[in-house]
Amino acid sequence: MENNSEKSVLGEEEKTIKSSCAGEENRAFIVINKGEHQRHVKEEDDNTKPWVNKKDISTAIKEDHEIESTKAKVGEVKEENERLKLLLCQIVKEYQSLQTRFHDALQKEEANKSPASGHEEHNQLISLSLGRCLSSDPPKKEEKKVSNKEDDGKHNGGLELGLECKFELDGSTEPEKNNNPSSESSLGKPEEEGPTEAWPPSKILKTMTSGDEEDVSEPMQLKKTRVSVRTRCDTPTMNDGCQWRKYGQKISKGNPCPRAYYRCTLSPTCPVRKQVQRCAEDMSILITTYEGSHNHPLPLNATAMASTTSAAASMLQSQSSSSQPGLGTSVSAPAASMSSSSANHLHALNFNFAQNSLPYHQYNFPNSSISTCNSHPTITLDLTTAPPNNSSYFTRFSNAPRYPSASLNFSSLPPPPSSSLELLSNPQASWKNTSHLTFGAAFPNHANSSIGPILGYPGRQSPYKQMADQSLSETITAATKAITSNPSFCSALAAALTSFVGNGNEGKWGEASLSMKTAPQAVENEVGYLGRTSSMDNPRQQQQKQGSLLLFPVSKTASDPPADNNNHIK
DNA sequence: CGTGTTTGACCCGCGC
DNA sequence: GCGCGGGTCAAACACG
Repeated sequence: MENNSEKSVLGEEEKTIKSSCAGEENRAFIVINKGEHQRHVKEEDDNTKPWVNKKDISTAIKEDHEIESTKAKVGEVKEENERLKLLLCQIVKEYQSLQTRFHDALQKEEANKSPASGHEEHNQLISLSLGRCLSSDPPKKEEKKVSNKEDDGKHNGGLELGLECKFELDGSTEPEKNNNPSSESSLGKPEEEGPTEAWPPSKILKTMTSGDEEDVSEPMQLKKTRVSVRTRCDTPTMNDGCQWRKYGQKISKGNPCPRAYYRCTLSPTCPVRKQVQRCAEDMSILITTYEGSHNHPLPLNATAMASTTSAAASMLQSQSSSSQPGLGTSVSAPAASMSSSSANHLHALNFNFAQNSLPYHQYNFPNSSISTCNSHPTITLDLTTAPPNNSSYFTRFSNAPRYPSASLNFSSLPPPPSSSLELLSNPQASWKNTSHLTFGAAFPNHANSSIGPILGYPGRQSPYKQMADQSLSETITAATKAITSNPSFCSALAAALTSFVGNGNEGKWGEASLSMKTAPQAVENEVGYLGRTSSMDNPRQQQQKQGSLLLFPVSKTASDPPADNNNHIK
């Protein structure tokens, strides 16, 4: 009987373990105890009467021996249970380890394929930033591509998925661009990395005159990425250099402050929108959400924000493409705080993509975040608080084990004579010649500069300058190691590039000089944006170290260009 | 009069 | 199918 009972107990234990995952080992243990308890009860029932009636001591002793032996067996069963638990844990660990290795192998495979494709890969990245669709694949196809990116390999690289746009990085005279102003590279807006834009309302799209406008055949595609910027600003809107026309206002749920809807009026067909809303918790915080990509040249003072949002969005896009949405992908962007008066001055924005050697990267994003939970993947750049530690500008991503980690550093840097928008990427051993990659937005932001009034605030030294300077040295140091093959960076770079280069053929932005060594072969592309404004008075800025990427787009005038008379899309 | 803003109505997607 | 909420339209209005 005992043997049978034990067998049944063990069988039950085995069954339980088999049917359960880690964490349920205790269940088997409980079953064993239960079985033992029942067995003892049965034994008592069988032996109690004779033991009480005859009062046979020897029998009692015998029972004691049996109890002892039973206890010993119980102990053995317990030990066996423990062994099985350990075995189960080991199996689970091995499984997880194998799973991790599998994912790493896939990632490495992709990484190896990327450089192999060379320039082709570059084009893909660039095309991502464009967000234009020359070949209209059905939306479902695209989604499928994305989901199967790892399996499909480079040919259907995920980078190509959302973009559908062909853009030659070195093709400054690209026919499409020449023929189609609207095909100009998207400027700094989030959607570039996304699939064809679903942003323009169908009505607007229908009214678009040029046939080569954005492909409207894919309205069901993934919704555009949004870039939300939180700044402390006393004015109704944050002056980002663009010309906006308010077209609506709504009271949104959960926030007593109305949300204002603006449309870019620099171009009649510009699909860019922005939403402005005060933070419910802190009325001094202005939340500006950008959506869409500019299809026209941007004024100088608008490029910073545009490029920032573009890079951030590209980052987000690459993030989302490399990790499953909804996993809580987060990106942090420690930002230097901005006073209410300086909040409107985007002196400089740093994107620091720091490669992390750790297999798993955890990013601390106290100030910014990426949200993919809703239909609109949104990256939030918080420019309202100072970074907790200047030395920790390179933070880590969480849930981003596959790609080199990156951190977005959006800080207010007021380096005179011109601020710069820097895109700094990770150290990569093969990128030997590039010491510094800088996107100079050429902000003439000295006090009383001509840009100041445009921005709505007199330019003045940021109270965080010292802090920014300190971080700047670190940033530059990191930038020295900076260039990387990180797809995230490439996307961000592409986005920023297109924001500067895309409209160069218009001849409105003056000359430009882009010296770029983006590959181990030190490929150099020359595109020029050399300004005529005071911000470019310092020629030394154009003579940065070799390997620097300098883009100094300069508007004809230091002021915001007047809005086009045909602003109204109507 | 031209331009930009306001605001109610409308459309559309989404969740139940 | 219905209600809700976000987003947009467009007529009316304000302003220089």
